[in-house]
Amino acid sequence: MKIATWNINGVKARIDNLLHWLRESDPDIVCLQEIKSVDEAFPRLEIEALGYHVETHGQKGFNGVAILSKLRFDEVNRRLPGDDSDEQARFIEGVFSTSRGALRVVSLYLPNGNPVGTEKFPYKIAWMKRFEQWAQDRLALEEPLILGGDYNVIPMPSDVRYPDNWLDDALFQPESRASFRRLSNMGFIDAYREVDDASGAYSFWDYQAGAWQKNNGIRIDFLMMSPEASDRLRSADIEKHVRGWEKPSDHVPVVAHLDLLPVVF
DNA sequence: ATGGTCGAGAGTCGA
Repeated sequence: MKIATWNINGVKARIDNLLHWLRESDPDIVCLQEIKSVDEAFPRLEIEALGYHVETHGQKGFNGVAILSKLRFDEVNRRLPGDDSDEQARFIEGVFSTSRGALRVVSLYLPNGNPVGTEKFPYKIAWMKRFEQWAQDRLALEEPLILGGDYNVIPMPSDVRYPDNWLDDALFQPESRASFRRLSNMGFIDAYREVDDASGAYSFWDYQAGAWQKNNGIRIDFLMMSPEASDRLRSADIEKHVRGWEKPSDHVPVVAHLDLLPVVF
């Protein structure tokens, strides 16, 4: 089974790109972030025509997440628990049936948090704390669980080309990094780092100032796997070539192969 | 030093 996460930066602007990538890469399950669309406007018909089920959690203008899956959804949950006043669409969970039982997959879009010193940064840190609590609870189920998303965190200096440029950025603050580290320490494995030392591997290059051409990148998109999922991890890749396509997203897909077979009804 | 590029969607806001 192949699973992917990709911040597509606007599903309507990226639909041709997305369809081309789905045909080329042929993932079974895809976590999308920054769909920037309400659910009713999501271009589901074209995606369904390629054999995917589609579940979305969108909002007007920005944010928004989705899961595409060749497997039928047994269950879908929207919104990260822990704050009913949080209206931002950043979290969707799907449950699927596989040869090894249930597989849970989350598509998450963690708050950016910039600029530090505004209310945006404490919102990011509070969201991360909620996410840690939720992840800890889910871990107790001892099921294969994959948390795919744009974490908006640079975990280590080896995940950024020019660390000194990010010292004042929310993505590289000690508090952001510490929360990500706690997620790792509770048992979630970064699939890409598990199969590659990941040093100098990036998943995002800014549109501005020729960042792509200069390989001025950061690695902030992750497939984090519970022990029961990482036990089945066969390979992981960053599909970097997609950044060189016409009209690209500023992020590229991160993918992994698991020794799990879908149960098709 | 400043702004540099995008997407969404109708004026800026978010990244």
